Amino acid sequence: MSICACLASDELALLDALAHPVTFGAKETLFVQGQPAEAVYNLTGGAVRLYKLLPDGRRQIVGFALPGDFLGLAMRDAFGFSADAIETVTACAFPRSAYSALVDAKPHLLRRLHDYATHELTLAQEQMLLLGRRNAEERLVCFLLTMRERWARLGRSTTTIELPMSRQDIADFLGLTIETVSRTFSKLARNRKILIVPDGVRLLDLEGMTSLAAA
Amino acid sequence: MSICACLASDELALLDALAHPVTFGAKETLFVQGQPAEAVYNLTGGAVRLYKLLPDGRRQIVGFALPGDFLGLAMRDAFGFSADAIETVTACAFPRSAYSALVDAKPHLLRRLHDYATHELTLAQEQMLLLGRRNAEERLVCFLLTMRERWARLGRSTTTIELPMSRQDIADFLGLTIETVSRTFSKLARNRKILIVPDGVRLLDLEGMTSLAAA
DNA sequence: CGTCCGCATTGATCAGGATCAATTACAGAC
DNA sequence: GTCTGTAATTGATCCTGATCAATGCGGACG
Repeated sequence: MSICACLASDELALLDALAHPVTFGAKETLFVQGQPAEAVYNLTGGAVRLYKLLPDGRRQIVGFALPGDFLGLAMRDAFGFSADAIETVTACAFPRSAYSALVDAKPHLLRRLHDYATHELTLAQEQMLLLGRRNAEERLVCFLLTMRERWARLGRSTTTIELPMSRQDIADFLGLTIETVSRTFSKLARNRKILIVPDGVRLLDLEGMTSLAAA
Repeated sequence: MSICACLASDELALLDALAHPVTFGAKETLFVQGQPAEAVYNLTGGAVRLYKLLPDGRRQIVGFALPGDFLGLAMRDAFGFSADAIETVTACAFPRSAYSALVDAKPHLLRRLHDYATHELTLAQEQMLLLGRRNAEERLVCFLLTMRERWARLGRSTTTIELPMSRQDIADFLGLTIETVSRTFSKLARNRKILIVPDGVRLLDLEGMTSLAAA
């Protein structure tokens, strides 16, 4: 789903001219909800959490961005959510105005972007199903299988799943508490579905996990 | 946010040539999840529920479509969710192929569509926050205020909110059970926040509702 | 090497919403 | 008018996941 994959080389050069590489350290903020969006980003390395906050501090993570992901769709003038780096992050930043002009000038880039947006929308609807109707175990299993899928696309291992985010992040993504997430991890490990390893899990029973997720 | 509002009259004529009006009776199916999408729809009358099902029958409604809404974004080849008419529905149907060709030919229509898609994505993320982190009362109040907003855009009353969908539909949208929805309605009515009327509610304390939703 | 600190795990108890069950309201059929 | 079926409300009880609390673990640093 990389945005740039559809461009001819001359257009890529154009894009290159607009882009400037940026780096963020762990826990650094890329942007905050409501802030006018001066730039959009294409992530090249590291992981980012995207989240919304309630006034009383409750947090819902609406997604994790991995290398290749595009940040800045869901905003017209201001960002609809906050984003910060989970680990050291590298990205290409595009000034909003130049980006906007380029999109207007290159319909097939826009088409690509639109396909990306509808893909994101489909994921969001899948997440609504998860948050509204699945129990804790199903949520965690779905999450692990989704991460597996995403890492696989990036050419990473399909058996050992990297989890750069904290338990709290996972909880805030799945609409649970950190304790429930931890207990559910332990339960999956006890049932020989997964093996918990530093910064990730190893999937021991993909079969069983898949049927848990489907149910 | 109507898709067609950006078109010049000659383009509208083109669109008209593609469109054919369709009607669905209450509970009739517009399309089902996974079915290849032969047509996209622009709703002109009535309300539609959009939902995903789990194999065991659990249902999550991912949105309600009202007049002016566009159906068929979140699919490349197949629909990502099912849709059926809540009440008698009228719509313009566009064959998928013709629609696709027109979009390719008219970049500013595509631009419009993309803006619509990002708007939908923003709503979906707001709904994730609701499903993941809000309690039953907050969910219902948010829902009522959102419906108020949407009806207002369509020029309807801002004090008496029409609710064409059933309690079960509301429950499946808010990730609750019908009993909890019913109890929460009763509680809001008891506290003089709303008055329950046939096919809707009257908002008695917009102030109070707004602060409940913000919390 | 020990202390500290943030994160994760585990246990005990609680509560919000689910589930089970009964009743009510109401629209349509006749 | 009564009958019937569906949707909604209300009550009683249960259970999943939240909350409160304690402990464990590992890396950074003096």
